[in-house]
Amino acid sequence: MTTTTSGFATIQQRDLVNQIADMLTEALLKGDFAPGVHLAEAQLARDFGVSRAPVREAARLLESRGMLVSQPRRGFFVRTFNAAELDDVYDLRLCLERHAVRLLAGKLTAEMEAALDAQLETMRRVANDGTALQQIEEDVAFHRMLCQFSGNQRLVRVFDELCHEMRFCILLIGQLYDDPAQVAESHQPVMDALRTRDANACEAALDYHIGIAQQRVGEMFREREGQ
Amino acid sequence: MTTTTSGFATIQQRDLVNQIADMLTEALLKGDFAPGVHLAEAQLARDFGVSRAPVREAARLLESRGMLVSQPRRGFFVRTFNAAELDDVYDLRLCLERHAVRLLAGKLTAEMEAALDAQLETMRRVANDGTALQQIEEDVAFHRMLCQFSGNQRLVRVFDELCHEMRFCILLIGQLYDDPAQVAESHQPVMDALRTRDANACEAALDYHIGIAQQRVGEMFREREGQ
DNA sequence: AACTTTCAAACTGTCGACACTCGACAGTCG
DNA sequence: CGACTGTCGAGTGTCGACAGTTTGAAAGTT
Repeated sequence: MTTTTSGFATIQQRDLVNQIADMLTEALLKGDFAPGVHLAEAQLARDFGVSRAPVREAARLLESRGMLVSQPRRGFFVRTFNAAELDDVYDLRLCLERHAVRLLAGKLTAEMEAALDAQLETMRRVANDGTALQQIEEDVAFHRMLCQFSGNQRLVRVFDELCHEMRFCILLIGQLYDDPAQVAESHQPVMDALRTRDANACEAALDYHIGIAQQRVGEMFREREGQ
Repeated sequence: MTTTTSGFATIQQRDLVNQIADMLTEALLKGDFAPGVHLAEAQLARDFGVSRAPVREAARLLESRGMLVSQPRRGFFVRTFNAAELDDVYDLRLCLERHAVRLLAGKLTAEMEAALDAQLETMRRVANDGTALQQIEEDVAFHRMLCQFSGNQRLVRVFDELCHEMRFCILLIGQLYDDPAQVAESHQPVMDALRTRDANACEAALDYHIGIAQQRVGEMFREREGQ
């Protein structure tokens, strides 16, 4: 790595791979690469000013996150989604979060409640003065908390993997939240259900909440696919 | 293995990475490496007679499967399990398979039924004249079919990831099936429930089946941990 | 004897190079 | 005119090497 004379950049002597992975992720989410397009290692290496080794590792990382796919001897390609795959992702997400809220309903503490309330507040705030990306991130953060508080760390890991795909897919579509405030508010019923500690009520509220989201994203995707 | 129109098996220039990954996996499952032990890239490369690059990639692959963990600048280590993590894995597995059988209950075809029955038969056969490893593989194959037939491909992928960990963990413990025939038979109630097409009955049968397995593996693990 | 310092071996992260493979394109033969 | 073959460029798979870091033990100090 060419050390820039401005002492700032040297902090990240740490890990080129993660930096590259982050940059690639950002580029993918920004839509710089069309779905299905081939990513040449040497070209990316030149662009980033590094050798192919770290680029290759970063690409494998994104592959494991489902944002790239690879073919032997042909290299990496930007992941393409079809409507069926998107449905699968949402279906699985529902499966996970249902399980999470059922577990959580039986063990919700005051601290967890406060943290979730605070997150809702944050969502309301960025609904007004945040970017679309921020809104999505805070939305995801709320759902991630549900998983986290369920106590099953393995479940959180799968949720994170799924989120990478959802984010990718959502931003691929373009605008999602035409009324961010309404989206933020739609989480309140889930929170209310949690407070009752009734697992069935929680699951029902979540079903409704995620069902709506899936329907909207699905519609937009199918529209886009039809073109 | 795929076949071409001419009937020949496609010679896939099996790249080194997969071969190494397979060998490493086998070694790990055989218990050649103690949990927590450090795997030096150069040493493995010498053992396999290759350079470090493919070893590194294979190790990253196993890391994504949860069999190794890596620390920056320190390399790869054999994954260690504790009882809590094992519980998480089984809990998540239950979550996935419940969802799968619920979906499957509504769409079970004659072909699927036949395939599942055949798999049960295979399990009974290897219960008599198979190795412990075969018994585990056929057991896993039955549960994998449930996921496959649910129609959610993404769910299958997560199930596969979990299986790598379960297999690893189970073989880490040592003997699991002291009565293989009984284990094979314990799948029958799930199959019977499926035939009724009643989602609740399916879920209940599965809960019972997996609950028993989790309890047994958990007990053995805790015993071993206590040492 | 316990504790710190020094130092060398081992190891990882990264690099540039080379061989082999794949796909495209043009040329050849029926 | 169409199908097959040979060639060429682009790109991946793999390798050996170097630099900086970590580790563990020897050496030195109180």
